[in-house]
Amino acid sequence: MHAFDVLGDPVRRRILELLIEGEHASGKVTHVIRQEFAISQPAVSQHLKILRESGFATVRTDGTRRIYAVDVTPLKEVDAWLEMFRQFWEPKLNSLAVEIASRKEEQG
Amino acid sequence: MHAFDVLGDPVRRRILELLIEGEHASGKVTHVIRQEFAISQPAVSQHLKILRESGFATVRTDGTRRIYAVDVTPLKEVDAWLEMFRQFWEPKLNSLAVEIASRKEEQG
DNA sequence: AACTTATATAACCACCATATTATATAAGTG
DNA sequence: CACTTATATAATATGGTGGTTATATAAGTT
Repeated sequence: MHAFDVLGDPVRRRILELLIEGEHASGKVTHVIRQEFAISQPAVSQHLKILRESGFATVRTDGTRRIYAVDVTPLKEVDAWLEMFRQFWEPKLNSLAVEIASRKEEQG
Repeated sequence: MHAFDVLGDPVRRRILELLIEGEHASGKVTHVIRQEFAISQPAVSQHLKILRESGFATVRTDGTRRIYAVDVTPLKEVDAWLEMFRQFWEPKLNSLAVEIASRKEEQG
């Protein structure tokens, strides 16, 4: 499933928003989503599965809990696609500013 | 239709890519898309309609032609949503670099 | 006016994404 | 071990997206 298709679903976008706050157990995510979207537990679980399988989220087990965390790798892809269009609204930094920025980066 | 749903379709993404090169008549777009995706003229026309109605493209009439151009407004929305996550991979410019960049901007 | 070209719309259909209910699994608890 | 809790999977139903063919519209051309 293409990254954009994954992001096409509002439930999945919301889950990702929850996960940027930090990792959360499936149950926690399910609780919030069920309140906001009124869907069943399996529905949320299926969305989590899609996020896992498409690389947007990682899981680790903690006892009976499954702890989810965001993985931004596919979001970077999306960002890269947008890059093509960004020229239309983003003022570009000039070379001096870029130079300074990169030196500061090197310094840590 | 939400911006992310619009971008969920590969044909529509490709159309947008064509339109960043500059405006194109419907026929031109249709020709390219039909080659790459093997779908009918009405199918392409329907995608163009979705792009119009969701604000991704604008049209003007030139005789019998409909000339399409990209409108990045909804893409900015998408970009804004991504902003939340960008912190995870993008090194931030420090304040000095930002200051210099903005002064250069003012200068033109 | 008849015909062609460019494009959109209408009507319809098929498939797939996402929901549901029911159930499985796996880890804690008394 | 029986029971509960946390979560995932299976099986199935359904609505909507995106395709098709047929047709309308509107502008050029002869």
